[in-house]
Amino acid sequence: MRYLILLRWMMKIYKDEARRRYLEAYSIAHLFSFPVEELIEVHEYERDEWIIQEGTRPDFLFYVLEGKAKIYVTHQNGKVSLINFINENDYIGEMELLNEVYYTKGIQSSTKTVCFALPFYRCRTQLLEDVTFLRELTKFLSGKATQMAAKYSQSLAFPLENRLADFILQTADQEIYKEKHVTVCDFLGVSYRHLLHVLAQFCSSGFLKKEGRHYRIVQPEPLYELAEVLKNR
Amino acid sequence: MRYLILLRWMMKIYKDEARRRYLEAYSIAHLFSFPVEELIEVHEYERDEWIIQEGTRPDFLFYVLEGKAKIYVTHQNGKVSLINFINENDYIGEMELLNEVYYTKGIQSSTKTVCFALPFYRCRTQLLEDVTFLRELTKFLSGKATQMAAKYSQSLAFPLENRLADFILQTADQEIYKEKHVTVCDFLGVSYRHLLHVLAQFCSSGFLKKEGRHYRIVQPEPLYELAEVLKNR
DNA sequence: GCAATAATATGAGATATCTCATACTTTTGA
DNA sequence: TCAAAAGTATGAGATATCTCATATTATTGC
Repeated sequence: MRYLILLRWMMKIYKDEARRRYLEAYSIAHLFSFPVEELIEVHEYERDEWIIQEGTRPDFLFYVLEGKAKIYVTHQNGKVSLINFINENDYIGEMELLNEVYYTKGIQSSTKTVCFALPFYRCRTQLLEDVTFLRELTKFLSGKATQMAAKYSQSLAFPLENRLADFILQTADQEIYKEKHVTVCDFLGVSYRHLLHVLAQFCSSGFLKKEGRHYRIVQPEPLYELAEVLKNR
Repeated sequence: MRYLILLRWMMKIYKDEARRRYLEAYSIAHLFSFPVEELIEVHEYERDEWIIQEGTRPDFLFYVLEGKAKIYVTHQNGKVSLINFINENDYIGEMELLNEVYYTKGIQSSTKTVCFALPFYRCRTQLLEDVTFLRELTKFLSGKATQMAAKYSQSLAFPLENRLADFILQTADQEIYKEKHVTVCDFLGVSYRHLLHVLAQFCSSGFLKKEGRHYRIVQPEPLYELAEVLKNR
């Protein structure tokens, strides 16, 4: 069981040239049919900083330019679930834009993260009337809903062995798998103990080889087979 | 493990007066900013009929007027997951409208079901440019994504005991719980054997009383407590 | 109305996963 | 630089859940 610790406020807002540089480098004009540039703030969050605190409504719609983040929810029994990862070109805060009543999940950056931030109070109405924006957001949300439905049904239908094989193949850098165990536990929803147990199994089956704190993928084929059964068709 | 059986084609399309009657009774003009009435077909599906067959792209966007349905997906290991229930005022086929590539889930009516059906080939482009429609759909999808995320994280964080208590309270008719066990297994993602085991526990704890094929809720309070821990804050 | 099918029911043994205790190592903050 | 915190590691026992076998009862199609 893990507890989420709140860090102090370190977010930076880029001004002037720094801001201008980002607006030029990442034009998102094509995502809107009205001029948003003047409303945009550019925010930078450090690694492990909370972009949104769980249970606290954000004041901005974010669009991630650089970096990665994680969506967390804390359950009443103290268990923490890592619901999903957020990557470049993802939205943050869209749920709160759309829904008056919504339990806000915590969002924590896992690398330095730079986002465009659109203040709700200045453009909520306009956003909700903007075809281009809504069409983009609709696609984004349909992807999320599909992804969550897949994760849900897979988590119930398959043991960790299969889901972990898939996760290893998806996150490995070349032949090296080196995700933090504690993060993976929260994401796959299993105990630390059990995760290590299945990793040890993979090693003794010769699929992986432990090298210090990393794992080398020695035999990808059996891992692919284990992961393959998750896919539909 | 259950297998989905395909039934023969029994769908009815309402014409003339029958059609007109539905168009009048259920105006959905407010969901679109262009005139859709002339494009609308009114479809009726019998109980247990497949509205969409798994793996087969539909030709319509549906909007459910009367009835209920279930979304199923079949995994490679033969397990079947009941991903969600569909109710009145829900959309069907919106994933296929938005995404060129998408694995279509099976949708089966669980009661007689009447829907409006908008043929993709006649209005896809218009729909994707319609603010009113997109805003509605965005809210619908954000709700779905949130709901699936909640189900996912709950399924990993809590044993059946808690999730079943919640399900019983949500589906009970007055004090009587009478869902089909086989459906509930698919929905909560547990084996038939285990479901009966936990139900028997509830009975021996005096929360439920078995009456023939139904269960009477004798003590709602402890069930509420079990269900309560699923909720955030 | 009957045969086939689906749903309910229960036992027994297997296994996937969790909890707790404890120890060691690495990273981090002041 | 050093103490605290976070991450890694492993054992042992508990429990949540699954599989399989088998029997009974209800529903359905023809």
